[in-house]
Amino acid sequence: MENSDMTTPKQKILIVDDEPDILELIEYNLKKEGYQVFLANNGQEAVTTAKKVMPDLIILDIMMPKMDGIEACRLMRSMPEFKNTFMVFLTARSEEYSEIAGFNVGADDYIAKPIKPRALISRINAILRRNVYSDENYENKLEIGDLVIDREAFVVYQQGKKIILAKKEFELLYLLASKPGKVYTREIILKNIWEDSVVVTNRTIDVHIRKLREKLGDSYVTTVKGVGYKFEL
Amino acid sequence: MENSDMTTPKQKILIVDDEPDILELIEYNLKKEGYQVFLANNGQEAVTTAKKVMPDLIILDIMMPKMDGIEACRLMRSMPEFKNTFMVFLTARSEEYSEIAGFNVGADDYIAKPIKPRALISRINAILRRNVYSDENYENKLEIGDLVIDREAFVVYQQGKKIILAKKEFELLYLLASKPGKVYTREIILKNIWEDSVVVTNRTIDVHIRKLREKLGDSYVTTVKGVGYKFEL
DNA sequence: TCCTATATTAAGAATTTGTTAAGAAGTAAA
DNA sequence: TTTACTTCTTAACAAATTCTTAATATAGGA
Repeated sequence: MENSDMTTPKQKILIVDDEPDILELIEYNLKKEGYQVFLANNGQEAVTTAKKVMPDLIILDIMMPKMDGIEACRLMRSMPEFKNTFMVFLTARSEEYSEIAGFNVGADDYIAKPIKPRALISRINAILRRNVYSDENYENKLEIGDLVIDREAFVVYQQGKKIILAKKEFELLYLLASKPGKVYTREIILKNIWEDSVVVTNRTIDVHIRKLREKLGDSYVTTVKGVGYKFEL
Repeated sequence: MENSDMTTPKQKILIVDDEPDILELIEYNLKKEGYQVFLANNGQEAVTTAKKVMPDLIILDIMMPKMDGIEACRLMRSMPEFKNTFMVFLTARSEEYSEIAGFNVGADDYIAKPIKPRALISRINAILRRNVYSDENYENKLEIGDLVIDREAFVVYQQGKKIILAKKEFELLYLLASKPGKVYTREIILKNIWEDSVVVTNRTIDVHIRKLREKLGDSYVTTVKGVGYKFEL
């Protein structure tokens, strides 16, 4: 059995399906295998839960109410924090996979229904094993200059020293640092970091930038007056 | 469907219409599709917003107060930074499209009203997919002579040395350099770089030109007396 | 040459951002 | 639930930069 010795932390798997029976079936088998399992009933829940637990792999049913698997996958793929998260689809017909592939949503594999536990497990193991090293090495980490920005741990290291940032500060840094040199306008920053419905003053961004600078020093975030901010070493 | 693999960030779409219902309808559907959506109520707002957010695609209603879609499209097409931006019209009658085409404003497609979400989305996806590579690979950099003008970073390098320009200076340089040799009248320059509502003296442009020359040397911007300025090596 | 367009300069308007502090909102623990 | 604590947002003011204007000098074309 993999994934259960002391040196490797349990890998996290999020299962997303609207049918409780299927959830239970998969959950049972993956837990037996030593994985840490999380559940969601639809695409919306999936996104919410995924953000919280940062799973290593997400198993998504294609057809679901509220937000289907394809939409959810696409949405998460657009978020930098899920860049390295594996996403696997459950499909009723195997042909469907070509459609998914055609959609180019960033799916990594598919599992055909009806689900055969043995096949399911070996498939999952294979996918996650494949990734063990690369995952260890640069999972959700951004390394820039003397910073290591770890999205998973929500923590930043500066010359190896851990720096604790508040959520907004972290997201701001992560956004800017994900494309060093690029100027982000306040408008774009708002779109990325704040919920759509929330309206905040432009000054709010400044204040978060200031706090970032307070914690990290002034040498990372540059102001481009009249335009926005950028990350620059 | 694009806009979701890990290398591509969310693509940005600007919707321009004076009818809130239509804005909302399109916004909802495109957001569901994973696009990042921005809104404007008329052509003027469209231009302002487009400059800020640099959308990948702009959906323009033809009939609008203040500045209609055709004017807005033509204006933006004249601006180098929108060279690769897709522009799509909303038309009430499909025949209208031939008119648009006749106007030769540089529209890439049209979408007929009333809007059918499914058709809308597949059309948009198709247009943007077409562009995925060119857009991704397209460096937002202008290299001319010993200058590198990086619009994304809002920075200019002269023989590898970074030169910091103020916003107006940068935009002026970028405009002129985007079509070396072409003479830009003051009127055109104003249209491109200043907000529509702002009125400034012609002298103001001179001053910005002067500052540009001060920072870069006199060997780039040439005066064409009685006409305007051009970029020339 | 003269007339007009542009160059140059410097001053102050206007805009944008930085900074601070206070209170609101959100969270976690008791 | 209440309490204690952190984070977020706002507002007000300061500081810095950028933009614009106006005044004057200079240059180029009829």
